[in-house]
Amino acid sequence: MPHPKIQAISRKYMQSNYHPASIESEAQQYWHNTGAFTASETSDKPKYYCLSMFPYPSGKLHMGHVRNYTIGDVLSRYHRMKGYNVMQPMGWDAFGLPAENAALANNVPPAAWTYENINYMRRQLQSLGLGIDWSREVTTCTPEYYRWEQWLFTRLFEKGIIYKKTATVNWDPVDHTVLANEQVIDGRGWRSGELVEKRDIPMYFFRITQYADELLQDLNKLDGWPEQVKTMQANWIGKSFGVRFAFEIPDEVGTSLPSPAGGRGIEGEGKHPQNNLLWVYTTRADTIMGVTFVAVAAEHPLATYAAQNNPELSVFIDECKHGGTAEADMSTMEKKGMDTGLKVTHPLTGEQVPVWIGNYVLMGYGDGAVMAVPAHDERDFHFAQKYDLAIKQVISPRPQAGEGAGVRDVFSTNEWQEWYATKDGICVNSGKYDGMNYDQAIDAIAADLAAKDLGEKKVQFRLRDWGISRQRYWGCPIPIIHCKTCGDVPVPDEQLPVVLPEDVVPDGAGSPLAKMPGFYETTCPKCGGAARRETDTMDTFVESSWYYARYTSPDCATGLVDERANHWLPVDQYIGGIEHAILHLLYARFFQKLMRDVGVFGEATAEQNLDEPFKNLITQGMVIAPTFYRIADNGKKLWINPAEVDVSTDDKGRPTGATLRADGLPVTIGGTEKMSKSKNNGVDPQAIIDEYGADTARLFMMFAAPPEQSLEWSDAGVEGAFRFLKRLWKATHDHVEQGVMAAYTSGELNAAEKALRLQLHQTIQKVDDDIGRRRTFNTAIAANMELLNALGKFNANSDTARAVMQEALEAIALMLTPIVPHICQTLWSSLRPGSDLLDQSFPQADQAAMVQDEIELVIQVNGKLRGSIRVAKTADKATLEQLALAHEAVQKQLAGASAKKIIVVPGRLINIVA
RNA sequence: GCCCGGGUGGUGAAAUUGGUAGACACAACGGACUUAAAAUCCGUCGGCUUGAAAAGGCUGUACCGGUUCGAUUCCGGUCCUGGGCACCA
Repeated sequence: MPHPKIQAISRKYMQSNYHPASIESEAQQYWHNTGAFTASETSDKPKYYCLSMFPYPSGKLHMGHVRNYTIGDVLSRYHRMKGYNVMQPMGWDAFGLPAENAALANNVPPAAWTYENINYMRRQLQSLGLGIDWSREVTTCTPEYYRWEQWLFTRLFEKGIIYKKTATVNWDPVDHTVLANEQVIDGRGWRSGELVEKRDIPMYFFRITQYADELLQDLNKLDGWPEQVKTMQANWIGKSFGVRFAFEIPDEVGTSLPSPAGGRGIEGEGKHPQNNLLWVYTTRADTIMGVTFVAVAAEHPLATYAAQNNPELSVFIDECKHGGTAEADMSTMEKKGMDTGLKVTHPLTGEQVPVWIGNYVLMGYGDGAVMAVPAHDERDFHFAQKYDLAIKQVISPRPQAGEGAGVRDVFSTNEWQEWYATKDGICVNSGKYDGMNYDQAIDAIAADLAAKDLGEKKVQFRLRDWGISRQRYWGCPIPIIHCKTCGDVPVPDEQLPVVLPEDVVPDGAGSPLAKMPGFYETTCPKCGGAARRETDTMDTFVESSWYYARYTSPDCATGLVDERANHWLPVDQYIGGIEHAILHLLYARFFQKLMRDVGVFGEATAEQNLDEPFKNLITQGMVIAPTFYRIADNGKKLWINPAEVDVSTDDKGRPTGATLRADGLPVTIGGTEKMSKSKNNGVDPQAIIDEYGADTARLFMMFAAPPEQSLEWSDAGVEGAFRFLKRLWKATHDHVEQGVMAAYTSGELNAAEKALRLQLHQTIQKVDDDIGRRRTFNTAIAANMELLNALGKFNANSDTARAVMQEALEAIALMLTPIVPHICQTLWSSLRPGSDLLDQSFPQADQAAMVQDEIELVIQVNGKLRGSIRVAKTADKATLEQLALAHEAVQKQLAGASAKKIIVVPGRLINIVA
């Protein structure tokens, strides 16, 4: 009796036509029944943890998901065939804003909406035929998951990694709610349409800046990450070397300030009362002698002080509070300012410098105040021009040859734009610093400031601490209890998890939890007195910062993870959209270090390297599609889905117009953009799977572009992918119908057979390299197409030829298994009855088949192609030069003259320089 | 505005370390098969140009310039376009 596994899928005869629906459900059923993709920790094979970014359960899969998970599945199945013990999990990033929006629109609890979406999308994922270990499924909105997030929170709170401070949020004055940046449109609330205000509220923060240096340094360990992502992260962290220094505030002002102006001052005992100092940070201390004013944020204590008796200033400060908090808005808005009338003392010159309020200065960054040097900073320059402030040149270009030293007056010409912001100049008009270059000036100035106890060199990061409090319902509750006597008390382990009630329908006005006494009324774990539970939830980025670790121990009830984490971590391959290059990936790297330092992984071995979570990273491009629209009566664009449109083309295939199928009337063709709800240009993957099958969807996605590029959707391209699978099916069917045989291993071959085996084994080598090293699945598929085209021209008219044919068809079935696993499962069991594809290795190229005696070399004259010659592979340089010179085309080009130089590139070309 | 990418035929793309530009597909066009259509198979396919044909020539990888025997690839600049910018995920 054959093995039951094999019996289930073996067919004596192949059907003559390709019917994806039946073979795909059969293959999926088989993988499910045999537990083919359940990962175990006891295998003696090397582990390969392949992770795709988990989806937000928005309702149904979109093409970006299909692309992401197909890439992951190709790599998983390929590594399985290469002898690895593969683990590929899947889960749900289930907390988030869209569930609350759906609740507002449909009056359904976010929990019910989310779980329904998960159930639907899980079935969709399964229909794609992904080799996922579903026993490890993780859903972040379940108490079993977020319990450990709360547990980690309390540990970090006790360590001081989490702390509380105020932060600025977008406040909708009509809906009385905090808005996400996404909900602020042109400075107004998306629902109320009212001007948004900045409001300061208390929030919990992760002290990620404490890890800034390690996060920066460890980028060097990430050899398997794209350079561009590492560069983006390094710039985001933004380590800078500068000088922090202070201007002196007049005593009568300083003593009336509510708090020290600009934060903590310099550590230790100083000569100056901190309230009398206005601190700023600069990377251009070499221009300090050119400071002509100081700009402070609207919320700065000096601004508040100055506004007390100045109504005009109060109005301006209020105005500064309008608008969103997004950095892009801040840096593109019109720079405005107003004089406070106050003056502070320059620490080196003793000059009185005016203090202005600038709407572009943010209280939350650095000290909430900046020095301004209009002569050497573009923003300051425009600001000074606008408000007629002094501009003082203190850097001059290096003297050119033949020019004397000294000030070159470039401000009377347009030349200043060329150089004024560079660091490559000489100090002028700077008293004792005249003649110094950038480094010398910084050293001297920092030393002088330090001597006066008014400044010092300081390393600063652009990276800011991560605020995680959200005034929302559908998120993980922050495990803190506020007690009037004990303060902020973390929820003790035995009271975890703090469960989020799931039957709530938010109404869009503030946090529902804050209106539920049953949730927030509690007692203090320390003193037992009445206390109030925190009603804010955590940023959903927190859940996605550690889920990769939970997959290793999804059912662990005694800790965040157990010893299985040490088996699987780090993730060998991570795959996800380029849009996550900074935030998500930085937070996950941060969490890996936090978990390590809290001791979550116990004793990890050194070679495991648990400092970084993701060894290799692929950032996939977006899926884009054409857009179509009509202008409605109110002037708004009405977007029409591509599926409802017919496009006409000219005789070259260029689109000439489009009509809506429903009414036959024209629609406007828009740009090709990322598939999105707002542009209504999404194509439903389900429709493609239903019509052509999962293999066609997978093949098209992998063929149309390499993973990192954006991918343009094309219905015709999908047809093409389907046609290829039909051709492959027919070729295999035609062969199998004549009877299967043992694949060729040895024996005499004729020229055609030799040529086919040469191409076959070159293809194997290329496909292996394309999938395994280059991750260019498109060229791997193209090579298989070429091979199949060659098989079509190959005459299998002898037993030897049929054995070579068998060898080639088997190899194609194996090479394409990672990409189109369902059809390959059937092809394989037809080619090798009784054998299971799941047990097969990736084919290996036969070096003997690739030996060539003769090769073709290109002949160039002055770098231009003029012909080619076939030569013995062993031909030496002198022979090659002679052959090339004798070539007819070369003789013609030289026209009797002799060659000046001959360049021979072995195995490639001969270039004759005339 | 700042940081990081991208730009190659009618279209998606390929060219892996500076060495034959356009592999493989899609579309289009021509042909075979068919009563016909679909499907399938075969052929042509960057632009300009010489030639009856066979076969050639020039030009061409967003734009301008540079390095090199040779540049889609390296360098400098410009334009256009995509991603991110800390509360979308």
